[in-house]
Amino acid sequence: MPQRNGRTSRRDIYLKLRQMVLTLELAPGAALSENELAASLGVSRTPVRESLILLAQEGLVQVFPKIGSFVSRVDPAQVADAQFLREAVELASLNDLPERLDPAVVEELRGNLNRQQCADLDLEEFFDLDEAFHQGLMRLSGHGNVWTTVAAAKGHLDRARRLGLHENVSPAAFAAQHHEIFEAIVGGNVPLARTAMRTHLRAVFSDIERIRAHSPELFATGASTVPVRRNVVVWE
Amino acid sequence: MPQRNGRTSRRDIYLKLRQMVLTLELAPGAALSENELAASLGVSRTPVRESLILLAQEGLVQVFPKIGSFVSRVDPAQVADAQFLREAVELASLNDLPERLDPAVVEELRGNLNRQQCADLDLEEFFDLDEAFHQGLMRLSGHGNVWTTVAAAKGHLDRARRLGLHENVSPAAFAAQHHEIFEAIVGGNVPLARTAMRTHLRAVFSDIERIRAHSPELFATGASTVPVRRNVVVWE
DNA sequence: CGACAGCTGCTTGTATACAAGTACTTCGCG
DNA sequence: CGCGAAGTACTTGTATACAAGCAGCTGTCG
Repeated sequence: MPQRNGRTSRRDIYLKLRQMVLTLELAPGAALSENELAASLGVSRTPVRESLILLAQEGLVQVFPKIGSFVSRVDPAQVADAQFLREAVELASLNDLPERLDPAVVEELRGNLNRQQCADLDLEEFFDLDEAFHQGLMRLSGHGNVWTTVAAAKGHLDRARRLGLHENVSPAAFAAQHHEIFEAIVGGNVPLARTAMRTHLRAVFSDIERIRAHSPELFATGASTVPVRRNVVVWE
Repeated sequence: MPQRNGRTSRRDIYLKLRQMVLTLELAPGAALSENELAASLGVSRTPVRESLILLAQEGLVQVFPKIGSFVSRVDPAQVADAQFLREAVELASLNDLPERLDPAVVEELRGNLNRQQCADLDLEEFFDLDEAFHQGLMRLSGHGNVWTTVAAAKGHLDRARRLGLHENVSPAAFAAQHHEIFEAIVGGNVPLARTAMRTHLRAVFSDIERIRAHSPELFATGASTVPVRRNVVVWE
């Protein structure tokens, strides 16, 4: 429900920064600076600062007063929380599927699945399709708006997934699982859809420990991670 | 995970305003003004404004640029969304109960239930106990932090519940249901716990339509609710 | 050489000034 | 009297100035 927004630069900046964090373009642990961002974006500190506050509430950014702002390291605990949340919600939504599915959404999902099978698929495109697919499933059961909450809470999970897929895995396997879930749903076989969904979501989740072993610096440690201010490099 | 905050006035104001909205001390539809709030709180617009932005992201406040800020009317759709979310999460957490429950949490919950049975119980106290009880159940299954996400998303549901209990219902019935759920869990009877939990959550949810018929002005209508700027009363 | 004080340059938090837009009021005109 | 347009008083969005604090460097002194 976009509150009749004339575009404000805050919203633009918030979305841009959020995208950059989720796509790892801004690496976990990277130092942010309200002044730097403001200068590079050509605006004042105010909208940048307000965007960072929003990202901090989502857990994607950590702000330490008088010290600095940093992209959150991927927190395995938060990844597990998001995994639990999305599994609970997506499985429960399968129980609320109506007798007759909305044909428009079904058609949209079919088109989505077709595009997923394209061979030459950018990784970002695949993530967008994946996101749209799962949200579409929620809409089938009338809970499309709940996906917003889930999406907001799964930032750490998404970043972990990207770390995983950046390694070597092909999206093809996931696309096949999507297809299996979809066919079970349109076939009215809810129990099969449930098991397929659970398998799919847990497959996504299973790689994280391997990734963590490979790139530990991107993950939060148990100790209170005290950030280090980067050395200043003066260039002139 | 409080990021080692020296108390900032923003956090204080955010928590205060949030509490006032959730307890209906600030009624749904009420007009807020950054300037008024700043003056009455003895600070500048900045921390007030940043608090309102956070509340707007939670859906508790709506900000219309160049027009005004308003406490969100209770949106039945968002109430239903929150109901679905919490039911999915709380039922799923019952499946993850460990063999041996954490004795400390069990003891805490027992004390909580005892206090719920006190006859002279302020309504706000009951809500606090209710909140702590449900969060405690989530902690039993190791998903205590997920409750944070659920709590953030159920602002509209909470306000609807308060509207309901402000009418005439006694908390005693809910306390009894809490007890039933708890006993089923410590008894290891997960299926019974599930049905008790489901019954409980839906009982909470069932009164909303009655309340809406009684106080429609507190609820959002389907149409895009265009807020009306209140008349200015100058007094001097 | 080592340690400590102060300086420097950055950080975020808060206050304030200005810009742009809306809606109501009111005044002037037909 | 009816009605429109300028005026006014408020709103939020953005830019800027100042306050307070942390970290590291550096110079000085023991």
